[in-house]
Amino acid sequence: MPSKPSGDPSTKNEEWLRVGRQLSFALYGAANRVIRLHRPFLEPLGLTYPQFLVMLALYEDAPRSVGDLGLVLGMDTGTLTPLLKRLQTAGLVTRTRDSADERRVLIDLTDAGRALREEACSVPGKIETACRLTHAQAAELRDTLNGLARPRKGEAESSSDQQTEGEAS
Amino acid sequence: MPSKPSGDPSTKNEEWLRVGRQLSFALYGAANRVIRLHRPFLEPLGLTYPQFLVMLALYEDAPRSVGDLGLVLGMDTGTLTPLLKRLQTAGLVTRTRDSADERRVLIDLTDAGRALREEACSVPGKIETACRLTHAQAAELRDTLNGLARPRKGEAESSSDQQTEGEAS
DNA sequence: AGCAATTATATCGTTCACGATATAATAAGG
DNA sequence: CCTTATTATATCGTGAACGATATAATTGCT
Repeated sequence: MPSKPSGDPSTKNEEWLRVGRQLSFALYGAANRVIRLHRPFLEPLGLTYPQFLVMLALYEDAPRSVGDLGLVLGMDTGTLTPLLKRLQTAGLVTRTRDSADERRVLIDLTDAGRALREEACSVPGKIETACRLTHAQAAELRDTLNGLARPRKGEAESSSDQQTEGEAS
Repeated sequence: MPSKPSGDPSTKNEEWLRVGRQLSFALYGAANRVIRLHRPFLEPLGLTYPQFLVMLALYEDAPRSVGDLGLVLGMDTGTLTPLLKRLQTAGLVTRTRDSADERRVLIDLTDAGRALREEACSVPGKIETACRLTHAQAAELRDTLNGLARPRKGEAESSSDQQTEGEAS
């Protein structure tokens, strides 16, 4: 690995400091582009990308609590609560208090939400095609990304022990 | 590659439809986590991650136009103009019309902006450490991501021919 | 039983991603 | 020279990421 200057970009080997050479920036850009790829497919469904993720999570298992959705999708309640309210306003989900524990809000699908299932579930295939990676390449990249920037063991985990945010192979 | 159902998630092999199995979601999650990793380092500098990217781009080459920054960073003017105004308000950059072509706004660094250079440029090294990848792994992943979800040849390119948004090895 | 600690969600404020649209300046063509 | 086309940036509105903070409900301990 090229020698890395300690905070002095004017020395040799500062190439790695260029914006375009950074993994973080590559991630940032790729994420924006991939989300953008979804728009033409999601717009007819009246969904944004994060809303689409919520719907997919509910198609897997509904009802589920706000907290559970947060764990599965890696979103905090500041993001989720307004998002779920918009989905509720759109008539795609219901939000009700769990009678077993009234701190929890349960999110379930409506008939209109279920009606989107087939079309919503056809989107990932279209995106994979648009990404122009082989399935093996996509799977490998996905697994690398899912492991990236995770808290260390012993640090507070953001994922429960069920198959959650970013599944390994 | 496993057979892919055409829009029917209830068939076999729907595993790939789970949110956690999707490359898009892995990208989305990884990008958010990596940006979050930057915060402790950027907050003392009074910068957000997109602002940090702009500063890095200016350390490479300043002054540059809003459009040029947009190309280099993959941001559109709806994102850049308010961001640059905030950096100007913070006293880190100047925004002036190019006398050669008054449609263009030139962005340059102030003394205060230049004063952040060393500290700002030390951040990527810290992030790479926090990502716990070897340099080779990071470089390979970066190059894969930089190539992801790009327009095809012949489609409108979002990058100019200079080394721009997402550099290859 | 009562109180403190913990948990779950909600709200607030700020930043930004982006499509649509508007304005201003320059380039091109007749 | 004048008009049209193109380019560069700005504004607007909406959705969302997230840290800080608040409220309500449950759990645990004495």
